[in-house]
Amino acid sequence: MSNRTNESEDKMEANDYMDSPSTEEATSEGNMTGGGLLKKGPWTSAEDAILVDYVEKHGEGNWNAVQKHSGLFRCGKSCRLRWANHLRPDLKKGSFTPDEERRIIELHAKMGNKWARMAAELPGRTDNEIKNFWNTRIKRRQRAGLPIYPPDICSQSFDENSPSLNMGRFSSGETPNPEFLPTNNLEIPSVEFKGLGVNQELYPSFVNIPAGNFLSAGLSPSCSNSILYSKMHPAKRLRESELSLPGFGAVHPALEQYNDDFQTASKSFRTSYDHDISSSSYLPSGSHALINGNSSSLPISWAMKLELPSLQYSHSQMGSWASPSPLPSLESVDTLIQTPPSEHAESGHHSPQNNGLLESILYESRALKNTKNNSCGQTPNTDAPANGADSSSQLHDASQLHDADWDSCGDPNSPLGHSTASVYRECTPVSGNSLDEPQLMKTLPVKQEKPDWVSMTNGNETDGNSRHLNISRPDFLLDSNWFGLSADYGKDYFILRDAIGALLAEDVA
DNA sequence: AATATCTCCAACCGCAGGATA
DNA sequence: GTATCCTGCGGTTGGAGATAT
Repeated sequence: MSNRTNESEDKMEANDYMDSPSTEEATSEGNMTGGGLLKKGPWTSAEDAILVDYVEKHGEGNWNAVQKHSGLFRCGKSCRLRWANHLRPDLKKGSFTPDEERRIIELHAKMGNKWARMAAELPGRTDNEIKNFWNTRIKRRQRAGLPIYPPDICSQSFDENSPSLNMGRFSSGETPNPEFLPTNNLEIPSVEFKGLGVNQELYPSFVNIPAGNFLSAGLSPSCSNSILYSKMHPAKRLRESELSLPGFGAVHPALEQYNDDFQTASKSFRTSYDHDISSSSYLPSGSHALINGNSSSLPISWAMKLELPSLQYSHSQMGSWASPSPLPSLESVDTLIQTPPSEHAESGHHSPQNNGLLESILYESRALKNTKNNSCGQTPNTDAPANGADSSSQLHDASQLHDADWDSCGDPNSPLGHSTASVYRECTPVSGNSLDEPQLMKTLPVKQEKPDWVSMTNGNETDGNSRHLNISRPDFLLDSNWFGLSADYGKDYFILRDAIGALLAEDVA
């Protein structure tokens, strides 16, 4: 397809063994599998010719038979891929036209990472092409600090879907629609935590904390670059995206548990996220980023994959999981959040390494505190950056304040002492249904979701536990030294702070 | 010119779902 | 009902070329 391919094939041509595939040749190349039966790696033109010939004679499909009948030493999968991506006669060659590019963006805004479906909408283009284009584009825009979707695409997608589908409206300069959540039209400049320093220097675990919660707070997908989700199994994540999209309901309870007070908020982060990631049944299938049922696989040091919400989350959907979106959407942003390697596993401490949320911070700050105090030399994160200690000290008090909470809930050293259910029960005023119960998905939205967003929107929720986030006061983040200002990441902090300030202003207005 | 880094993309991998035995 | 095979999908990787230092 590309020149590169041809070049590659030309190179391969010299070693082409297709007419007389010798085991010696194959194994020497190291690209044979199954004991030298199947070839891997770049296709040669001879192989292409064989495959084309085979398909012309036998038609597409039955790819596993290709090897048997054509003499190709390729697995059926490889044949299908080669045919679909390079040999199909109806394939367009060359780079995408501007129209195609725009179409891809539009489609992605609607569909998320549904490359095959997008390819179906773009004759002559393959899912692989589109995927590569998109990934490249994402990276480019991330670097440039640009929103992933242009404003017009956002609004178009928005309009196409539903008046209430507002999550995609992150365009700049757009007049906020008062119908929407006051937080949904906010554009936040792309902030890469990679450069922010928070995750690397202030606190490794930070990156995981506000991720879903920021999203759930209605920050636009354009701030996706700064919003970090846990990495779930890609296949499951995407497959689940095809299911209903109740929105960010899973994290709403988290927000509801916030208070202006950072310390309370920190606890809420902990408890809610514990629940979110550990209770896969609870997670709405649409909250791709959080539905990694395999939350236990979450390391504390991540190369995190960022999942964006679709443009289709509606206010109503957020308020009620009973309203799945017909067009699930998400996108993956290859935001790699490089964090210092965690030594939790080696530390011997119990650590909340699996949730990576604020509890991790608090736990680790506690550990750091203890390290300082006891000089035992064993810390949960022994190779944390120097200023990590400083930053953790910012959280120090919070962790102290919640020692009792942790102690009362199980393992005094680790928030993992909480079971999902216990955490949830402890921190949410939900009665009756256990999160461990399978029917949670059905029952929880009724009991949980409405108050979450309603309360956040109205900002007048006065739960007895005072753990609700008043979304009208997103400034709680600003006042909490959340980002641990330093010269290194001050700029990004202010960007984000301004954005949150704008959010607040909108809400107030 | 040499080296390092980045970009692009073809191909691979694992998984899930459907079909069939 | 279960096992197996086939196919398709989406994420990831590795290498070649391009660009920067």
